[in-house]
Amino acid sequence: MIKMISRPKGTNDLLPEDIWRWHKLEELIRKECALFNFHEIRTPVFEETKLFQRGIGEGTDIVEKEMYTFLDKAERSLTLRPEGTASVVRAFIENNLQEMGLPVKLYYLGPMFRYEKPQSGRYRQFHQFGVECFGSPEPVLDAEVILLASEIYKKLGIKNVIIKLNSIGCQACRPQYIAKLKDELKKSKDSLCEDCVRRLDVNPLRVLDCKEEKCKAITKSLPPIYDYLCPECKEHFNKLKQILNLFELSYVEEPRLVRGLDYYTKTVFEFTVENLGAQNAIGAGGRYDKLVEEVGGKPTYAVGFAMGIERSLQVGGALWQKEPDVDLYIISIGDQTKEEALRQLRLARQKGLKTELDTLNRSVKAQFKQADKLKAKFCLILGPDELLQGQVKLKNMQSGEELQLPLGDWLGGIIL
RNA sequence: GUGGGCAUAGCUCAGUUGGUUAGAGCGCCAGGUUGUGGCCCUGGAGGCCGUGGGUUCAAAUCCCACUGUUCACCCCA
Repeated sequence: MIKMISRPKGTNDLLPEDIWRWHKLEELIRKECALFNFHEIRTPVFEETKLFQRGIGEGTDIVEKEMYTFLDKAERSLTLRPEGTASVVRAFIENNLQEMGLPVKLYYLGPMFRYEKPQSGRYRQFHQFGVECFGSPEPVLDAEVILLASEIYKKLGIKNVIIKLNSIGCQACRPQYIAKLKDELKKSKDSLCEDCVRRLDVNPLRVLDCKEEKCKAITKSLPPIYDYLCPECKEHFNKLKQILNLFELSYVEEPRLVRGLDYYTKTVFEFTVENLGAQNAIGAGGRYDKLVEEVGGKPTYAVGFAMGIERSLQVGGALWQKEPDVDLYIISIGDQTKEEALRQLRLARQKGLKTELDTLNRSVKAQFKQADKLKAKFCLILGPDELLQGQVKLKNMQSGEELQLPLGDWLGGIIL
């Protein structure tokens, strides 16, 4: 016996018993995107490593320790995409998509890869749905992204989604806040947790959302970033809130919400649920007005969002009902009915009925059992005696009712 | 990367102070009904007890390592 090879750590096989949930979710996403006039884009699952280094930021955890990077045969450094935005931005620039006419509204759906230690709701290959809008500085576009996401969560049946909202300013105002933050935090450096001391240098904003009580106590007294926003950022944030109110979306302002990726400017937001353990964010996004430039394009306003498929399915998919596998199961009794069974099988499928029959030469009883297991709504029964008279039986599996009908005219008995 | 839990049939899990042939429920297959599902009854298949070492007369059981998995931290969707 050859040694069994199992799937790589942190990956999953999506089996038939679950995949229908994915199909349902994907269908729902595509419909909603069409309603909002977003267009699908598919980019490669791997890119030049530089793209992510530049796009996501050298200092981020993703780039520093979570990328699947490899050399191809020509010694090019390539990386399996750890997120979608950088690739879409690259494609936007490379294909001159601004020629579609601004704003350009795109969405993507597919696997992402991060070398992390797996845990609940976190895998090395996971899936994201995301949208990216290019070309408008207006908060109405931020609002549209948030609205699209909320609509999808609602239609997935996910209850109690909390929208957390913040603005982290722009290049004009954020540095001043960070400077202030550093100053204040340094004063009480000794009381901060180990991680926060490190954050002080790497990304001071993150100290704000530390879960340690002692750090919370310190940051509690610090001024919120809102006080430091420039007039433009302030106005943007206030307008966005007005529009969300108009859409009747309830959100929670989170002055401490910051995001891990370097590219965000102004708006940041996060969708969370409670019953998901530590990985409670099912989606997140924000505005990134500088990223297109940083990746090598013309200055272009942009705002986007990404949703974790696995996590969303974990919360939303549990209550969904599966569609039955087949409408009709054809049961044949005795060898002399097998040929006719095949003819009827073909006919039924041509008429659009999901149809199955026994291919293991099993007993009549076993055939019925199989029909039952597949939740067939009807069974077409071909018995030698009836067949001689040109008749078949049609059994309604739910009521148990059985009709005898002419061989050429049983389809009329099917009511789905 | 750091720390804890777990690993026995396809699935969920029992397995006594270490003691002969390792069990149950569910699922799967067949029969009870020479042509009728769900309920019930009977039978059957299916295990190198995660892998490798060690302790012992004897290991699923004790010890170590590795791998996998799971939960949390870091971080993130």
